[in-house]
Amino acid sequence: MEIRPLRYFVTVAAERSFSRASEKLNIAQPPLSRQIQQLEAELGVQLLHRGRPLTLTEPGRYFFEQARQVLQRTDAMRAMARRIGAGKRRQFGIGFI
Amino acid sequence: MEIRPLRYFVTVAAERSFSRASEKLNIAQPPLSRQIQQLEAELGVQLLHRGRPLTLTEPGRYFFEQARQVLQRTDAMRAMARRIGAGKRRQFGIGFI
DNA sequence: TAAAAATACTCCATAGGTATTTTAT
DNA sequence: ATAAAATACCTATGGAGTATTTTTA
Repeated sequence: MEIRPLRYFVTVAAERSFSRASEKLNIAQPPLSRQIQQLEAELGVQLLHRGRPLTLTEPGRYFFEQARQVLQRTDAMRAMARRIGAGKRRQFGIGFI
Repeated sequence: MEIRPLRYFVTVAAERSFSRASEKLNIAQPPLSRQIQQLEAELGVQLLHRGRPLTLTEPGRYFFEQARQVLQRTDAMRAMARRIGAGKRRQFGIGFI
């Protein structure tokens, strides 16, 4: 399980649409569909009900929340590592947990 | 930034050796070295001092702790999603945060 | 029937392997 | 001098694109 598919899933879930999500993510719709399918296959769990409107399954709702938090955390840790690396480590904790 | 390079870095940091880490990760040493180099390049930060013994830089120490937590979280969310998907959602919270 | 998602391919980027060189103790 | 990491080069897996076909409301 990688971060890219998590970002893809979160975008699809938030947009409630593969095509709109693919535009936001700057990729085509078919590869996006496949990435979500692969994620579901890897988890052995269906994350989305493919009806209209597109809705989240129960594991999908859980996974959505968790994935969002993981994305926030990885963004924050990247920023923080850069900050420390740049020697600007005095403003420790400001804006972070 | 993907999860695989995080797992690689955490293993190198824990083993304090690229070669030992490569064995644990079941990949060859050169690709492992390159993945870490790429991660450092992406972050714009050096994570390891290449001397002997291999040690962590200051951003490396921070990144190590954060990466471990992200790996734990992603492992937990995968397991939990499967559990919910399998309908075993009654033991909610047991063994998790 | 008209949109949105899923297939069926093709292509390319990059993760990984092997052989070798460089570095650091 | 020697063990470990880095570099050079090659291969192959899988992520992404286009064209098209299925869905489903």
